[in-house]
Amino acid sequence: MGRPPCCDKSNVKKGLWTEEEDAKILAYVAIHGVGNWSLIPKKAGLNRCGKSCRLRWTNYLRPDLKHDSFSPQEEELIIQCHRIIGSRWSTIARKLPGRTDNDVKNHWNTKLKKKLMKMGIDPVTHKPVSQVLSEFRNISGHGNASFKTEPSNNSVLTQTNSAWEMMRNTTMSHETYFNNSPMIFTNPGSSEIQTTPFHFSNHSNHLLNGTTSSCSSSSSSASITQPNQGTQAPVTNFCWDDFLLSDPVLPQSSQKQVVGSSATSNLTFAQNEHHFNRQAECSSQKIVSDPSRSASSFVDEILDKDQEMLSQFPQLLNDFDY
DNA sequence: AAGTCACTCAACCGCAGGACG
DNA sequence: GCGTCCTGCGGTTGAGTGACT
Repeated sequence: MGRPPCCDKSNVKKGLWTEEEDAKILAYVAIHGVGNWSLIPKKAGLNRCGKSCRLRWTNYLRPDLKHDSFSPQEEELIIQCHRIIGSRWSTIARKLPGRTDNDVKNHWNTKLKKKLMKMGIDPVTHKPVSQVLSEFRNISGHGNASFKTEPSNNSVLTQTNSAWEMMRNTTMSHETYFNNSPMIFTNPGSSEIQTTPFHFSNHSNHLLNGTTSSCSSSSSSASITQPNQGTQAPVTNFCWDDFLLSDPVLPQSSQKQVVGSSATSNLTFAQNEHHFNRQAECSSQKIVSDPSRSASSFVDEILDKDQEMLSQFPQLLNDFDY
């Protein structure tokens, strides 16, 4: 006994929508409003599945939708949100006026994921790929240098999925946390979107390590519940800096710099991308040009590169010109 | 010019959950 | 409590298109 199909699929049209079909939906909704999509195709004179009509409306025809490309601010916000709640696209889309879950999902899959990977950041965990590999080795008991993995980003992602999912399932309700967070602000009468600052910090590190952010030096008041403290997480005045403060990935000196510099806290995704690209270029040149390197393994190369980046991070932060 | 490849994005699919009788 | 219907969601697919050879 399965669920009966929502409509007779053999008799409904599929594929791209025509202008006439769009016009029919628009005309119907303008008069009757939305509701009971299973009846709308018949009433609007469309040979389409109700589900398809709803999708067309919500993803394309809705008058409040934006059809232009994503702004850097929107991209930053998507990355921030994804780091906290993962692929809950509808929740993320609600933070972006005029964007649908489908838009956000597509943009993530086609652009943002690649950008992060290009910068050496695992788009699943939002950690440096080298750290993900290192943690995986610890988790899987392959703590020695003889551990080998395929030199592919996909393999890294696959290997870290289980840890990531476990982490998400055993910690606070990210969505509750997320939905209480004032992350996006739109100026009245302006289409300009403001977002909270973006950092390459790792919220997930708190969760993986089971440590709580100790933000006594910070004026913000976000509270993160430890996994062993239950799942209640009343959160107010969310601030991304709180994640950065105790980020074990960053050198402490870098973190202090960030705390002490409001300018640094305005680091944007685009700026980060630029610097990560520069770092990657410099690192790769060094690796290639250094004949003393034995290139023992792909993993070692990445770990070395990451160490290089970390050691240079304070300088990196100072490089930003605001 | 033609063929191939990579990318984008609209649309589809199946599942889950809520509402309701 | 159970079954049905509807809606929402996330993953996936494939047509269209541009870049490249």
